[in-house]
Amino acid sequence: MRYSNEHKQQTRERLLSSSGALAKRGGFSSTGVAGLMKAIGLTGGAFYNHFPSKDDLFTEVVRQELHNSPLARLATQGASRERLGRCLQQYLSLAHLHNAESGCPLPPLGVEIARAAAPVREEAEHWLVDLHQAWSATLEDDQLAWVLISQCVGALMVGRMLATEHVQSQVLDASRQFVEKALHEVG
Amino acid sequence: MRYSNEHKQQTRERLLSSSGALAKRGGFSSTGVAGLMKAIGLTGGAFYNHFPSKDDLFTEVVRQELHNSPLARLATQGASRERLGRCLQQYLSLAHLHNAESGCPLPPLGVEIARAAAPVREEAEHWLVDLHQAWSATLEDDQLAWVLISQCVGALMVGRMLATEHVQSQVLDASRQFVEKALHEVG
DNA sequence: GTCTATACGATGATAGAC
DNA sequence: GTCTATCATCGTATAGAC
Repeated sequence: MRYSNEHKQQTRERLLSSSGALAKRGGFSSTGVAGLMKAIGLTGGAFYNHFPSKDDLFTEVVRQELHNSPLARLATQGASRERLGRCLQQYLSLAHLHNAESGCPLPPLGVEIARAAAPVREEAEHWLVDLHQAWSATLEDDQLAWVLISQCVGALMVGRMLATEHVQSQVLDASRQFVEKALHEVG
Repeated sequence: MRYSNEHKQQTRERLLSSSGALAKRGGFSSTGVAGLMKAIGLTGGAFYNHFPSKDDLFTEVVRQELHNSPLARLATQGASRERLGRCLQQYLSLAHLHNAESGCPLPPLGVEIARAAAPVREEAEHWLVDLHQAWSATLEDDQLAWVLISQCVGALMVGRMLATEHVQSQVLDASRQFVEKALHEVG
């Protein structure tokens, strides 16, 4: 074979990573297969050597984005309350708001996940339940864990809909202070 | 003229309302002009008698959806804390989660608003700032108002990404109880 | 494995008949 | 104002050369 299996695997990984970033920035359905391939220096025709369809790519993109999410890393390690707090302060930052392509997949891909077929939503649910379980253990509060997850996703969504950085900062500041207060109150 | 100006205005309003629902259900960019027109019993060619482009329709859809939002009605009338509470309990219901086409435009259209041109985001910002101001007045707490807005949008987004109603209920219940508690604590 | 070429449908938008 | 017909472009996906 002119190309090693290792090369194919690397191409697949580059495609997944690049497509995740492009999807988070401009939307998955809005980005054509040709554009996704061009972003890693290939042409559209080569795509189908790696995925049977664009929908399959979306499934894998969601899987990989969730797996690589900074929030998920908090879940696997039993994180301390302080570690969780530092992570959420970063999450609720202007830097994160302005860089969707390298940030959490939930706000930019959430709607497309919501409208996707059952397997994608099952993947998302499993990941969210794991995350919730980990945060619940840290916070010793089942409900607060869901509230914080919703708060983070919502604040980023609302912030990104706004036109001026001034108001974006208001939203993020309010969320950040609320999260910090909530983390110190319980337990 | 074979058609009255009143008829044209009615057609425009039907198109706006119908397109809003379709966009909230399946996404605006995913729904073609032909589909939007067919939903009100017309063909695609007639669209451009009402809007110069599909992008212009999106701008007007966002405007109308925000204007007609139940949340907005709370803003205009200086609402009591009890009224705000009842509204948010409805907002955070399974009925709302399962009926995006008749619900709040922020969760289903938020990402497309975030990626839209400045005029659309300015419209959204203006509306959100008004909403925030009204809730701040009711709650006597600027930051809590942003926290509650983010909480509602985030909980619905997260809930809609989930696969099973069981977990969806968990998320909504947690948010609902948090909101109720927050409304009674302050002031 | 990647390329070019291509099939085929859907898209946003326009032109002209009614 | 709405229709049908049409254009140009883009979408996903496939076929065959290299």
